[in-house]
Amino acid sequence: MVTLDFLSNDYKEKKTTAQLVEEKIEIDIISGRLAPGKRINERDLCEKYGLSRTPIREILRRIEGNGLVRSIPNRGVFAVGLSPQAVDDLYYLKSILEVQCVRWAIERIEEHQMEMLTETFDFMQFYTLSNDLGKILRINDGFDAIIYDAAHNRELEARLRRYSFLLKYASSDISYPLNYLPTVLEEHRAIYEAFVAGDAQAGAEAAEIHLYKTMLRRK
Amino acid sequence: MVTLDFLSNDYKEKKTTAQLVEEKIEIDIISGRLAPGKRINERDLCEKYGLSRTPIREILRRIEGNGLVRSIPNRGVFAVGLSPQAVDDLYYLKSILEVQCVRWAIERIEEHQMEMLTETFDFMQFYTLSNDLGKILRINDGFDAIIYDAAHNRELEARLRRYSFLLKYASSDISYPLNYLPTVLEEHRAIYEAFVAGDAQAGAEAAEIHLYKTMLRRK
DNA sequence: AGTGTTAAAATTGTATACAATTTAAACTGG
DNA sequence: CCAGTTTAAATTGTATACAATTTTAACACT
Repeated sequence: MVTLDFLSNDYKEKKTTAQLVEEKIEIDIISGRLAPGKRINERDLCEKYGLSRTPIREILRRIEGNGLVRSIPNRGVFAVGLSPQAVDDLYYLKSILEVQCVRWAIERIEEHQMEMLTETFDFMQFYTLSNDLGKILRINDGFDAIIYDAAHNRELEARLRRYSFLLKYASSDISYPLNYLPTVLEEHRAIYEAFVAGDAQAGAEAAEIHLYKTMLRRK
Repeated sequence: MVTLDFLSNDYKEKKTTAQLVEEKIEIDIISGRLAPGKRINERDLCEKYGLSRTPIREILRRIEGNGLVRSIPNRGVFAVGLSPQAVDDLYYLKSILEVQCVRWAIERIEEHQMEMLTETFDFMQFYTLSNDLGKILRINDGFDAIIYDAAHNRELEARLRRYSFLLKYASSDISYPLNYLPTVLEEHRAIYEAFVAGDAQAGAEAAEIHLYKTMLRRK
């Protein structure tokens, strides 16, 4: 038995207030509440979050490093935002990376990671019947997280996490409506069985199919 | 005739002092002069670059967003740096992305971009005979830049640019010693001809071969 | 009324001051 | 001499003040 802490209902990463504000601003940008191309006023953010300009500016710099705002010297920072085209770009890029990720993960997965994957897939099967959507989404994320980790490429993992975050708030529609759950489970099963068989090529193909079908459901 | 401004000898992007300092600090981290895991003292950086803590901290936040430092609240920022493993990770990831990039670029390249590519490849042939290494490296970068652009995926382009930058300063050895130049030219020719033929699959394979051979030369 | 110029207001960039926290040093008792 | 505690120094986090620049508004002139 391994620990799968992401399964617990009150699982939350601990964050500082600065990180919290950062995430809020990012989500405002991604979701379009801060319109793309619009100048972001520092004073407004200060008032909104009860901080002075210094920490707000530092947060904006970090967001700039993450690419969601662009700063022009002496003129301010501007929301970059995600156009429909940019969202598609992200989606296709993430797909490419995930296929490669599965390939590498099957080649490199460690024993304890394989145990976690098995256990997670068992949970997935069980909860698919339960219709507890929140839990299922969390399990699916956990399934992905294990695969991201098992690929043993920290940068790849970082990108996939980032793109998951961006797409989560960029696309308004739910990825997995309840009636699709059994289908999604079967797609995951194909991936999981490739892990069991140690067949990287089969895994990559199964991942490609899963992502393609997810894209169709997304539209 | 199209403008290929990256060919000129004094081609430099205009940067503010803050961006310049940022790049210097990043290069210090990548090249290992700021040891991975070591705490970075703000005051030292202030003295070194003649700035007060406020702009230095903003620069560090942007670098944090870019992933080269990690910040722990109340304890400081720590250089993340690139271990040999991390460099390999980046290299493999970049290769995957470049292959995909070539594939998309061949499918989506626009007429004026194709003109630029042709012109750049002609220059490449010409200067390979000249042994002007500086110019050749710039032309090769330009060749890549056109392909990055032609793929029409801004995030993909951003990642490839970033990884090129990181690997440029992370690997101590020169990628293209003079005696390899004719070989490299032929590898580029295969890619270029796939563009001419509009054969995405052939382009992807040619890119894969090129990257594989580059890797061998790198070791 | 429209255009170009000048002055005022607003906004960003930087430096400094102080509070909060951590790290290093000094000290005490065994 | 060493472990644990207390105190001092150093470092980070935040707020504020002022300089530099840009944006907006007012104004004069044709």
